[in-house]
Amino acid sequence: MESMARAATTSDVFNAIAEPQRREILVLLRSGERPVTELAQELGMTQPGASKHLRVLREVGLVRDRRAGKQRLYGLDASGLRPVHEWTGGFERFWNESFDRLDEYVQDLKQAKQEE
Amino acid sequence: MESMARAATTSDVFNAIAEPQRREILVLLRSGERPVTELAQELGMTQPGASKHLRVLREVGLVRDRRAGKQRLYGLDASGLRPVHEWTGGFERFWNESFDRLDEYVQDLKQAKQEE
DNA sequence: TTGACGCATACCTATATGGGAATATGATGG
DNA sequence: CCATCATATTCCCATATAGGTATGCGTCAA
Repeated sequence: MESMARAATTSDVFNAIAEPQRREILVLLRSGERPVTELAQELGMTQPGASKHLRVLREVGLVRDRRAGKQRLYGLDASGLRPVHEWTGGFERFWNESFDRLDEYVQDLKQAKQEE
Repeated sequence: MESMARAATTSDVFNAIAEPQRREILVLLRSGERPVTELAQELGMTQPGASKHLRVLREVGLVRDRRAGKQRLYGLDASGLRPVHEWTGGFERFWNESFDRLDEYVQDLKQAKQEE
C-alpha cells in the first residue's frame, strides 16, 4: 500500500459523499427504504452501478440494509453526515462575514489573545 | 472524455474537501492568510504538495490568493462550504430521530400528503 | 428441486489522483 | 541584468475509481 492515491471512499464519509450519484441515493432514501432496483431505475443507472454505490455507502455507515423477502431494502442512516455538517459549520462565521471585515475579525482575534 | 472515473475535484467542492489534507489546509487558514511554504511546513508536506492542494482549493473557490511582495498569501473563502453545510443539514432530522421513530415519521409524511 | 427474480461480484477499461523529485517561473533586491 | 527566494509545473508511478457487461448466488414460489 505505498503511495495511496487518495483515502479509500470505503473508510471516509467525506469521500463517500463526494460522488454525486451517491448523494442522490441518500436524498432518495430520505423518503423511505427502497430496494436496489427501484433506486437504480429512479436514478437512471444500472443495477450493478446502484449496488456498487450502495456498498460504499453501507461501508461508511450511511446506509443500512435488511432483507424483506426476495428483496433487500436499503435505508438511510444519516448520523454519519453529522460530522460533515459540524465540520462545515466550523466555517459559518466566515461566510457570514464579508471579506473586508474578515481581516478585522482576524485582527480582533489576535488582539484578544494578547490581552489574555 | 468517455467514462469519467469520478467528477473532477477541480469542479466540485464536495470532492475538493474529500481530501483530508485539503481540509486541514482550510482549517489552518481560518486563523489568517498564509504563504504556501508555511502551510506546507505546518502540515508536514512538501511545498509542491501544498501548492497542488491549494490549486485545487483555489479552482473550486474555497481559497483566494494575493501577492504580498515575494510571497503569495492564501486566504480562506469559505462561502463555498455553505452548500455542503446546507446539504448535510437536510438530513438533520434523521439523526435527531431514532431509527424506530423514523418509520413513524415516514408514515406521518405519507398521511399528511394524502390529506392535502 | 427447479425456475425466476433480485442483487452482489468479478472483470476489464479509461481516467483521475496523490506523492515525490526535478525543474520552470516569477518577483525582488542589488 | 543577476542571484535568490517563493511558488508553480511537469514527469513519472502506483492506486483508486466509476461504469459497463457478464455472471454467480441466494431466496421464494410452485
